[in-house]
This record gives sequence, structure tokens and C-alpha cells, in this order.
Amino acid sequence: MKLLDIGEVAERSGVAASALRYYEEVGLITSIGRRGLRRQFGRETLLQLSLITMGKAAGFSLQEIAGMFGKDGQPDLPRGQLHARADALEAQIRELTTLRDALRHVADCPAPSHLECPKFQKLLRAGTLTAKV
Amino acid sequence: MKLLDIGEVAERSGVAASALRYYEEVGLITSIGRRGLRRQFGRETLLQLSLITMGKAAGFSLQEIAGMFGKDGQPDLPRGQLHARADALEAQIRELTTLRDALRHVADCPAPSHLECPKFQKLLRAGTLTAKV
DNA sequence: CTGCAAATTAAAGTCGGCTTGAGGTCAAGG
DNA sequence: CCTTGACCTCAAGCCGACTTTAATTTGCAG
Repeated sequence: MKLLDIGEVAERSGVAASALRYYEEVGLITSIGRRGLRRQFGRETLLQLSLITMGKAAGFSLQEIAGMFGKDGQPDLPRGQLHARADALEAQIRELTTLRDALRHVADCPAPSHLECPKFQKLLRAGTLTAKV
Repeated sequence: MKLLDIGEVAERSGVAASALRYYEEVGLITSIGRRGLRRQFGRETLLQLSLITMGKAAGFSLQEIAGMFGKDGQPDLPRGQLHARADALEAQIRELTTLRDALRHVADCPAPSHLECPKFQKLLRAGTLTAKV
């Protein structure tokens, strides 16, 4: 298996080298060895980084991500919790969908204040509205 | 229109009073007046807060959110940019969907390392994979 | 009128997640 | 052999988004 050094990982993953060192420090990824001083990573690291990047985008902390996918690809969490997270994610996806529609609405609707536009309100109510409005 | 004071807004929106003051400070929301010292908010603030909360969940900064919905419900951004954001959001929704499926996979698949499981890899590739793996 | 809960301010503190800087080390090409 | 550029470490710094603290001020119930 060909090893990659940090610069290559950085370039291919889009994650800064300093961030990669930080991830290793906090136990999110592992380097396989060194060539001189230089860290060497396996290709699976790229896959892990995709997961990490997505996890971050979903608002999970690095710790939470570590729990979900472990540094070797094994979750540290029980099934139930993982499913719970997946469900939470699904709820969030619905919210983002609402937000996307809201955004399209404000882009297109010529009404002066969207907050008063019935269509807009209906849209928001259709999503999982966070507050008791 | 009945006004709400900050405690009520906090309770109904789930946003801490200190955060509400902060939002006002950075121009994300506006209080309509004061009763003595106390800020009074209109009901539309609750709607705005839903939007803000969703925006945050989507990973937008407060500044970006301000640009998308303005404090009075008018966007500060041109249509094009709003649509661009909506599209970005859609891409993100797809990523989160992938993540959700990945999470369900690790919860259920008994394989020792998911990173090597073909199903898992296929899953990741199906989503908009961030890195060139 | 009194007392108290709920609000106010400004300034400082916190936390996660990096980034930056200074000073050092190495391996490969010329 | 020497240089160069990519990496190294450790410590400190930074940013966004709040929270906390401390010292007031106020509205309202009794």
C-alpha cells in the first residue's frame, strides 16, 4: 500500500497540514509511520477525512466524530446511539431543506417583507420549526 | 401587536437571553422598544430566530445569515448570491444524507473495518465526496 | 412603600478548532 | 558535500459565538 505524506494528503483532501497534525493530536486520524521526520499516511486516511469533513459540516464536534467512526473505522458508540444520531441528522436534513426553500423564496418573491408573506410563513411552518412562534 | 420581553422570547425560541442581546448587538435582530430598561420584541422576532437557528445548523455564520434574511426580512444580497447559497445548501443536504447512511451502515454492518467494506465505500462515493480518494 | 425577580450594562472569560511563528531536522537532487 | 524545500515541534495567538460576572435598575405583587 502506497503511503502518502502529509502534503499530499492535505492537497487531496483539502484539509490543511496543520489541521491534519491537529487531528492526529486529538486522536482522530493516525499516521502509519515516518520517513525521516515526516508523517506517512495510508490511503484510508483520505476516506476518513471525507467523513470528518462531512461530520463537521453537519455540526458535529471532532469528539463526536471520533466516537462515530473511530480512528480505525470502528465506532466507539453503541448501535442505539449511532441510530439516534442518524435520526437527528435526518431531522436536520429536513430543516436544511426548509431553509433552502426559504432562501429561494426570498430570492424570488418580490414582497416587501417576507416575514409577513403568507407563502413564506407556510414554508417555515412546513419545516420542523424550532420555536413556538 | 403584543410585545414580548426578552425572557419570553428566550423561552419560546430556546435561545438564551444573553445570546439574544448578542444578536441584537451584531445587528441580527432588533428590539422594538423598551419598557423601562427592558427590551421589547415583536412576534416576528420568533420567526427570525427560527431562521437564524436553522442557518446556524447549516453552518452559516451570523454575518452570512444577516445577509440572507436581513433584520427586517429583506435580504442584503443579490438574487444570484441567494440562489448560489440555496444550491450550496442543496449540495450539503446531499452530503448529510450520505453521512446519515454511513452512520446507519456502521451501526448495522458487522464488518471489522468499515473503511474496507465495499458497501461502505460505495456509499461514500455515492455522496458528493469531498476528497480525491 | 417594600421587596424581589427579572432585567440592564460593560468587560472579561471560555471553548473549539485551528493557524502562526520561531527555530530545528531531514532526504533527495545537483 | 551542500543546498533547498518540505516537513518537524512547541507555544502562543486568533476567531466566532457566546457566557459569566459584578454592579446596578426597574416593574410589579403584596
